[in-house]
Amino acid sequence: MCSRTRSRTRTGRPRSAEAGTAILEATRAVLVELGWSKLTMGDVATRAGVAKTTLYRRWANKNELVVDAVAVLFDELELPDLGSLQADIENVVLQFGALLERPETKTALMAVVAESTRDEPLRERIRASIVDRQKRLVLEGRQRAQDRGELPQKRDPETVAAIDDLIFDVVAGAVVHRALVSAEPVDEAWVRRLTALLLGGLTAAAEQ
Amino acid sequence: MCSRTRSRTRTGRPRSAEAGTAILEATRAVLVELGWSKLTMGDVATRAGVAKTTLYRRWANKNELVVDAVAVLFDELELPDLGSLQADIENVVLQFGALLERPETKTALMAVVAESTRDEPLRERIRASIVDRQKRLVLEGRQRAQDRGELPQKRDPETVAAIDDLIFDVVAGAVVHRALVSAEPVDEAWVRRLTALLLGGLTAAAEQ
DNA sequence: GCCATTACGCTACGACCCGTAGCGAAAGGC
DNA sequence: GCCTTTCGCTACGGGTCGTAGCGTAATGGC
Repeated sequence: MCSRTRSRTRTGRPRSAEAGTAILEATRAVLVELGWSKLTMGDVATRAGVAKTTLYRRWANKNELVVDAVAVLFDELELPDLGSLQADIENVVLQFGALLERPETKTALMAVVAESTRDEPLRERIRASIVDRQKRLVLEGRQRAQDRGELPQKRDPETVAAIDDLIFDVVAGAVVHRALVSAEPVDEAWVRRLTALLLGGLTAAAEQ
Repeated sequence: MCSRTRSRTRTGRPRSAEAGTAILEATRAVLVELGWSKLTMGDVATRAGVAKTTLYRRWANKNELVVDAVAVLFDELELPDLGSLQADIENVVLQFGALLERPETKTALMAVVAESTRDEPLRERIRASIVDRQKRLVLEGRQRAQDRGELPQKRDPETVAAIDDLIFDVVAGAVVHRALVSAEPVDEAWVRRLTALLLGGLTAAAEQ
């Protein structure tokens, strides 16, 4: 229980920040070169210029290391206000598609999600460092659209949350499925169709 | 090139069909008990009551074995004509959700898809034995709805194909994302919302 | 019935990776 | 200067992989 949850007892030699970034960078490099299944801890350590034991002092296993290595890439996702819900959606979906077409995310994301079905701490780590960041974009985009008057002001907070959940699963799921299962490009033509479908469904549901 | 593509030269001792089914059954059992990452070829062989070498005579690696073991579960998916597009969609999505909530598919499906990003033969195997069967349901459902007059008869075959692709990615992706990433149940309430969104989007796009 | 052919079970093996232990040295706080 | 923690390094037992080699079993062709 001597955890560093609150930066307890900062005594002793501090961890090298350079080593940490070098490890994460090396992890992404190995993911690109060898993919998820052939990535080994020893290989990452060698490329990062650190000892293998250093990896195990910071990450319990390969899964958590890879989650952290990939998570920072999701910080790139932004949601600039482009003036309309349609433009906002198309923009962020294109970003997400480009992210998923990078080899390191392509090979790693599904693998760690698959592992997380039998590893609750890993699921929580993924949720906190990847999923929630994406979901926040959905909430922001919906709020903006409501403020613009593009979407009706729903009263029932439960319904609003359920719709937010649905939109998130539909958008993120569709992009992931397109990129990884169908293995087709997430290009402008496809994004436009997806957005049209989504907007049509949202406005139709609103009139109902 | 002495392949068995066309049941060439049927000489020698034939492969035991019982062994094949026992292996696939044992594979699913191990998936349920231990999950994807802890599944080992030796373990599967022991539980199937066959020698490990027999596994390697039939499957090149763990990935292809697991794909075949899980693929048969997708044969259960059916698309009975329930009279309306809405009912058809809700029914098949519920089936798909139930399938994805089974522990063997939950832990295996994403894992093999992740592997397939760096293994073209594996991707082809997944496409042929899993993805195409799902996609056929989309095509059938859309055709039925057109015949009923619920959807307009589009002229442009390219547009039709593009919409079919989109629907497939949206539906399958949303369900997978809901079940595996969000880790929330694919229950009737959620399915109804998804279907409403989809139908709204399709009809709105048709009027446009 | 005999032979060629193929699949089977079994054992053994080298190669690889995992995750940990133990060491002396280095780098901070007090 | 002492204490604490991290560092790099080496070594190790345990496990899995995928293959080779063997003798045996089961089928079709003749």
